[in-house]
Amino acid sequence: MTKLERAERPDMPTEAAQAHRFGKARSAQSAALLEDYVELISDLMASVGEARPTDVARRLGVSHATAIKTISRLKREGLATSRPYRGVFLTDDGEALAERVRKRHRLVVDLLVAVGVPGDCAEADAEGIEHHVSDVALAAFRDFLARR
Amino acid sequence: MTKLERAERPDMPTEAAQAHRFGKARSAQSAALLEDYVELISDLMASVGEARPTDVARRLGVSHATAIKTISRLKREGLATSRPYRGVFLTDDGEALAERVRKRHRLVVDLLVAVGVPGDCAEADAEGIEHHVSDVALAAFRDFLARR
DNA sequence: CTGAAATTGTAGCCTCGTCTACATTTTGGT
DNA sequence: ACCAAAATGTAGACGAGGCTACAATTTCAG
Repeated sequence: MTKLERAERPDMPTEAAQAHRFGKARSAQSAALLEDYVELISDLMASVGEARPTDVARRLGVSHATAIKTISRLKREGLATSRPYRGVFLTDDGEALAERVRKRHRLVVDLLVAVGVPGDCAEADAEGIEHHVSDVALAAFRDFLARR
Repeated sequence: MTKLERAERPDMPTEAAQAHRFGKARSAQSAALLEDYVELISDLMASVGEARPTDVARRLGVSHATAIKTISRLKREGLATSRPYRGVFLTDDGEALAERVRKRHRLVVDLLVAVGVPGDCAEADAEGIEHHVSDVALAAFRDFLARR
């Protein structure tokens, strides 16, 4: 059973293809956290004029220590800046990412609603789904929504 | 700015609601890995008659050491069994989970295709998306597909 | 039946994301 | 102006998930 496996079930993807997919899903996941932070910070800036670590933490449902640590990572990756005891600010890169993420989120929610998912459920599911929707799929979503 | 924040932007969810959503997305993520393993093991059993750690590792694109460690977790959680140098087997619980996951995967792919996402892209994106689709959304997908 | 190759298992290390506990700084009410 | 409360920051722990390197077992070709 060394080389003939696939013959028995041609509907199973090749090893390489499957490994690649799982790999992509894994890296999407690692980007997901940063995307969530950036989007939230951007929203807070727009709605209350500032983004404080404590607010971010509360919104995300984590301890403030966790939020501060992740914000450090944001800074390390050039998405945000902050000085001790002052709020957090997004860099241009961070703001651009936030905008992309926000648009994608909207689109995902709209699509879910369009296929019949109740609004609040769509909103909740989108939170997890959005990080795994490729640009190609997003374009398809856009077309689909336009066609209705 | 202690209590009036929401007044300025009523379209932002409440702190509690948002925290809850993020929390759900986080736990979905922690379940995702086990789901992937269980589904893959089940597929391998069906297609080649056995699931060996090395095959699992190659399919997932991780080292065999990583696969073995995660398989231990599967055992710890009552989803699989294995004895040294023998393959991995799913418990009834594991098999049931695999079945649910497989069905959900199909449904997600079908829906993506139905809204116009190209087949291979749908397959790839589904790998990440499926873990975040709630039962309510799944039911909506089913209805939507039936209505065509 | 025997030894090399493949598979399986173990050990140790790293990073990330989370927490609690404690220290420091700012803010605000009196 | 001061002190308590709130916010912020730091330290240390833990589990998950990943890796490489090495050890042990099984398989198989000759």
